[in-house]
Amino acid sequence: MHIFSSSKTIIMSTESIIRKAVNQAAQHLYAISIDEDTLQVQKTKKEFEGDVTIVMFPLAKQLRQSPAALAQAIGDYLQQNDEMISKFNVIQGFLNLSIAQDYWVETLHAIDAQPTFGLKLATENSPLVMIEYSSPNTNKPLHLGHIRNNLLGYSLAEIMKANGNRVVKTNIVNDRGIHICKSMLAWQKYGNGATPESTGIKGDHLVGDYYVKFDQEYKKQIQILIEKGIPEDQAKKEAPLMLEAQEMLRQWEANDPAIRHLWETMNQWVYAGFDITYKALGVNFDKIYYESKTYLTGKQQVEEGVAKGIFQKRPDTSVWADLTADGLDEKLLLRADGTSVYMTQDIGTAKLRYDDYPIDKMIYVVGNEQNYHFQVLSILLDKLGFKWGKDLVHFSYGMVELPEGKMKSREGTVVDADDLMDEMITTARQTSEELGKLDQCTPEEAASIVRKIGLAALKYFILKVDPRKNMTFNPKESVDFNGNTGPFIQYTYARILSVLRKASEANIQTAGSAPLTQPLSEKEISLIQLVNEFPATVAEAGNSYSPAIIANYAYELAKEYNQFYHDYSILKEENEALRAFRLELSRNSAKVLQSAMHLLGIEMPERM
RNA sequence: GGUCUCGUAGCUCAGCUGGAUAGAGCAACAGCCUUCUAAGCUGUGGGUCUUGGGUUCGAAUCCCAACGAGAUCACCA
Repeated sequence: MHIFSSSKTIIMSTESIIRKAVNQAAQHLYAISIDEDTLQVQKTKKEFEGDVTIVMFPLAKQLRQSPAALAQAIGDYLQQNDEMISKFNVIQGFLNLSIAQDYWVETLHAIDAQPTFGLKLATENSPLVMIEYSSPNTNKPLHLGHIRNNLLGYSLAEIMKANGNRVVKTNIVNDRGIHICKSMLAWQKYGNGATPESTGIKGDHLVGDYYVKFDQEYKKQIQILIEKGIPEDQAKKEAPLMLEAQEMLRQWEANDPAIRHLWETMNQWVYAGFDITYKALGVNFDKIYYESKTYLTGKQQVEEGVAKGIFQKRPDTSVWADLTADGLDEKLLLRADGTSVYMTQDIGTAKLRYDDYPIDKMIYVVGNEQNYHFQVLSILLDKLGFKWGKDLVHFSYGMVELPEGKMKSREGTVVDADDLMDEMITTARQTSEELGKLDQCTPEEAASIVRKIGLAALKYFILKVDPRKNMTFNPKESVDFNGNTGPFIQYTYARILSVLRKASEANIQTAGSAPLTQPLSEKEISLIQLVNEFPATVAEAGNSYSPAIIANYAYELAKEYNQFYHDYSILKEENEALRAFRLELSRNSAKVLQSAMHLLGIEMPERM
């Protein structure tokens, strides 16, 4: 139909087209124009006939007419004057409009013509968004909490890209401090020269083992001191291991060659381990910063702040920021001995990043236990003159809890990232074998499929919940491949590809076929509608920083497709035009499913 | 105690810029494979949306209060 065939109209969302039409009707009938807020356009609920619903109550108020009468009048007008509206019905104050089938078919053609449908590509002039995520400590391996962080950060980066931003993914590695010295000291004392090579243990796990060892031995020493009658607080400070660790930190700061060498060696082990974990998870970074290289810059920034009168130096030479005017407390920035704190380092990192990139927006993916920290950081960066400081985004996500409660590394209730991924993949393999899905595959194909499925189950499980909320992860029950899960969506995709493969093998044409002569089913129309909602969904996910919106959309789409697939045959349809239409619909459903899952960092297998 | 989150089915979660009879999945039960992949589809049961007020034509959604859960208020990172 010509009225929607111009590319401009097609790109316009259905909602805005309807808005325009209703506004025109109102102008014609009542000589008024309706503002955005008054005109409520929404998807018609499943149990009513129609595609789009206009809520008449607000309008009725403004025009002092009954909602039903208004709806009837506007409905009549649209049906007569707008080719797009084929039917309407009025129920109470709701005007339900049915949109002509041709509009949906044209919409599908337009979608089909866009390989990157729903994704806004960035240009050289697009805003530059930097996303910091992961941010590990180099004294222990990554765990379930890090997995949520990494998945959210990576997905968020993809979503920002899809909304037309240039994105730099960055990682700030916390590679210095007393906690690192603890691992180093324990390794020195109890390690007997063990290396990842000599033990066959992954580097980050090896170092983590010595961090645990430190804690065990330290506790023993405290116990001994307490038995000697020393109060617990004092015992914690005076235990020989703690004193040695502190001495080691001093030597590190004084650039002691032997300590520095040990530090570098052990950090390299950890990085090699992290690399494996990151690769397995499918996340990566464009630029990595190390706190050992940023904290000195932070000190400089703070000193400059003192010189400018932004910060205050106290008689004991410690430096403070007075935030009482902002409704917060005073915040320490440098200790009296001149050493830096967490905040100092973040300021230094910010400075280095600003030097490296012309950042327009900075997003920190960090857990919600640090809300206060980022509130303060935002104010401090603003005071120091960083233009994005005031508007920095703290993407604050909730904790991952186990059914027994919080994870505690000291109590051994931490779910290790590597172990968890392995388990998911193993389970995926078992399930696939039980279902006989791998019978036709080479071992390499099987390994690839099983890896994609296992990771999808994990990633989707974590990403489908609202990032802000705390979530519960049950290691046993969360490994599910049915229902609202990643593998369900993958399966739908693999199914579609299978149909498309068969179509192509049979040389079935999907292009240039005759126009449809019969009415489409509700299922087919609603599937087009859902596919058509993808761009709006991507935009919404970008605005609200929420991968969960994408995940839930993908699930809805997969479910809708499966219903269609179940009710209608595609390849066996004898009407050529209808068959071509269904293939086109299938192809675009697959395309959008793939794009959506890509935004979540989930790979799709071509068969499973 | 101050500040900030959160409270929806037995469990895990959607819905929240106010709209029609509050939705999924899991678990339970009952159906559907000689037909394009049954990791699928269909159906049944399951709810005082924590409680009490307020705003309104209309509240799970907005406001206030109470109760409950969590986070934070470090010269730890």
